[in-house]
Amino acid sequence: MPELPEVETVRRGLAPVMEGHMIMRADVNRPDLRWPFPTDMAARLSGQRVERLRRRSKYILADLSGGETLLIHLGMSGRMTVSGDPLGRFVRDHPAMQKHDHVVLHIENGARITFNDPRRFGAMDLMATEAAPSHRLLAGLGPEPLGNAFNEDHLVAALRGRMTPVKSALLDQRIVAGLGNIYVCEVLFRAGISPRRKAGRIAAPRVAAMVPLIRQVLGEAIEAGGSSLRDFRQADGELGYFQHAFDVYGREGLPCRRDGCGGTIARLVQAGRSSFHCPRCQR
DNA sequence: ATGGGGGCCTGCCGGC
DNA sequence: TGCCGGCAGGCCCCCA
Repeated sequence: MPELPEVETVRRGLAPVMEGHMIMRADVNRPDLRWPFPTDMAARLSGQRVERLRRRSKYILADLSGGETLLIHLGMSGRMTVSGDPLGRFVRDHPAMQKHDHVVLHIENGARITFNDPRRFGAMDLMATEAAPSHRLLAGLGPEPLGNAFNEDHLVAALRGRMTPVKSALLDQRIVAGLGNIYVCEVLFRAGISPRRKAGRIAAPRVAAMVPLIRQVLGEAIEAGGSSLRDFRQADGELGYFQHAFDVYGREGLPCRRDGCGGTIARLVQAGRSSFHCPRCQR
């Protein structure tokens, strides 16, 4: 579910109620999500002040005052929602416990942060802050698409010689970290490149042209508060609205939006994932 | 090494 | 109304 824009949206929503504030208590309602929680997670979170809330790819990282970092991944269906903070920004009072509320953080300012994840593909872990870059889930990640290390030279080099379809290559988090199925579909549409095209067989200028388009799509999606299909909510419970701006995702059978194209959006399955595209103007 | 497919889970939606 | 198949934003792991 949540790709980079959704995770960044959640991070921005959580930051004002978490940064600089202490976690008084953590309720951990089950032993695991995708993997077992770290040993004594509730105790290791309790009494810690959140120094900084960061994002790396689709992961949220909370640096704690005691020298550990909490890693959070939302998987496909994870939500982190805030209730009852004293700033008055969040109108929702503390709701009754919902099904799949797996972890609840009680913040010293009165806010409550609830991690709800029906499918339990999400994850949480704790590590020494200085060891975070080498954590097994973070170590292999490619550059941040909105950062300086992600540029034309990098993408051209990363795709060179690759026989995998460009769709799969852009989903490969080692090449660029944070894109998921929706935004890859949207990027390829804007680039006019077929999702089937072999990554290493695209001329370098066309590969280079994807770099600003990737930044553009992600930037617009963050501005819109992410995309809400079924599960995603911002930290304050509000919906994102970038889904209304999709050119191809979920638009099978509908007309292509490119001026003068006249094509019809089609869906194909690659590596088990839907690739929405316009067969007419994506080559 | 690289690419493809299965599997992990629950929920929802459409068709019959 | 009810059941069933298909599908879902991620990503690890195994196999060829």
